[in-house]
Amino acid sequence: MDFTELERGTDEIIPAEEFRARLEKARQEGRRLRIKAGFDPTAKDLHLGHTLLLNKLRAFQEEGHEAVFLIGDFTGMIGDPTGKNETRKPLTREQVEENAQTYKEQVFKILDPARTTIEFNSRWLDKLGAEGMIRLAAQYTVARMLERDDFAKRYAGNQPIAVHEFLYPLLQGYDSVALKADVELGGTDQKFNLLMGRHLQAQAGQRPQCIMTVPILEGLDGVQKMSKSLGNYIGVNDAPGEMFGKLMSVSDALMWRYYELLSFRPLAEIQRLRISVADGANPRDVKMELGVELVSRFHGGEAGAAAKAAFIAQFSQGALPEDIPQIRIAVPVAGMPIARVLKEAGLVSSNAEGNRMVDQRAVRVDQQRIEDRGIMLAPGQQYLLQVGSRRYARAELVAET
RNA sequence: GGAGGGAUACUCAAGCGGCCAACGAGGGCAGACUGUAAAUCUGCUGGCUUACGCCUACGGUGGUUCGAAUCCACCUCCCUCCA
Repeated sequence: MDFTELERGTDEIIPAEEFRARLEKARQEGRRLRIKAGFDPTAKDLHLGHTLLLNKLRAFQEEGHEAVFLIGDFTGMIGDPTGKNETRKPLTREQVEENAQTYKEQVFKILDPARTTIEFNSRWLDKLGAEGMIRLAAQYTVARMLERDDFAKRYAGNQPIAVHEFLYPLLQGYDSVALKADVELGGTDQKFNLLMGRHLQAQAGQRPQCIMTVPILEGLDGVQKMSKSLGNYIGVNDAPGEMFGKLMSVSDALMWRYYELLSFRPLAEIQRLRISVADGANPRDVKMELGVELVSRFHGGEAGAAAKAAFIAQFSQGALPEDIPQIRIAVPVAGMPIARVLKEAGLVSSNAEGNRMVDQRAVRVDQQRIEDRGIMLAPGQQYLLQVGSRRYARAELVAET
């Protein structure tokens, strides 16, 4: 049996031999394995970082297995404070439902609905109760809990660790027991929790799941993990032009990382691209290829090529973008200062910022650079507004009544 | 429960009675150069005002003072040591 597709791009498989043996056996017996992956119901919009895991789940589905898409609604409603400094707001039942709905819409861009089971961990955790919780907590020690990397760091660095944070790994592990999972997928940062599942399953007399970790995808900055809150993400719902543009803005080094982890191209082909760049090909063109592939994946066949054409037209040839937002602004008959117009148009967040942009020679009206913040725009006309090279709007100024 | 230390803008971090909308670094934004790359250089980085100026901001609430991020009291939260 060939494992290359299933194992491609993974960080670790524990234990590797057992993983293979288990898959082999399932195939011989014609049995589906349950492949579990958990998701936090707080994040509404999926980004490319999430797709690493989803692609992997999809690969298991292709092999005939069952993907269990687990939504951690119970933990979400309590509010997991893990993640250093910010305490998350607890979610209501309604919000969780709503987020789950959004998840479904996006997730099936990748997963096969026919082989996906959606679960909520409140189904069993609600019933656990205080007694069950205590019994669960008895199955692990504080010392071992402190082995977890982020706990260890925070403990050593005098950062607070709330007691309930110790419960999260236990609850996640218990999910595996409740689901009788055969394999659990997660990011490398989840390793501790995934191993907890093995431990608790063994305690419960189950065969421990195999675990597979995928790398954490770096965001656009190339340093921190991709996340919506850091603003360094590419969302699966990003518009084609936006998605393409974001990909073009990543550094050359990061481009190769994205090729490795996000592209479906054979590794040999990626290697050939590397060689061509080393031989003098412009990395920009290679980056465009990646943009075409990913935009097409999420927006359909022609979208990638179209995004590329639009990008070249706008940024290489200086054409105006096609989808400039059109707005109407009511202004006094005497006119409105430029900064205020930019603010009303949503191109800057305050008048002060608008003035700063003018001072920095970043503002253009009808393609003419504005140098003077005292400029007034009169009503009765349409203006093409531009801030920097990316923010555009067409504003129709109408006289206030 | 006791003793001590701490909370400053997106982050880290100075300031320790007026010169503080608050040094510096990182990040971010913009300009030059480019390939919306990297590196580099420059500027900006609370809001309202054409402007003079005004308002809000240094964990919270009160107070002292002509004047407080800076002093005092109480409160909240965090850390360390002891129990």
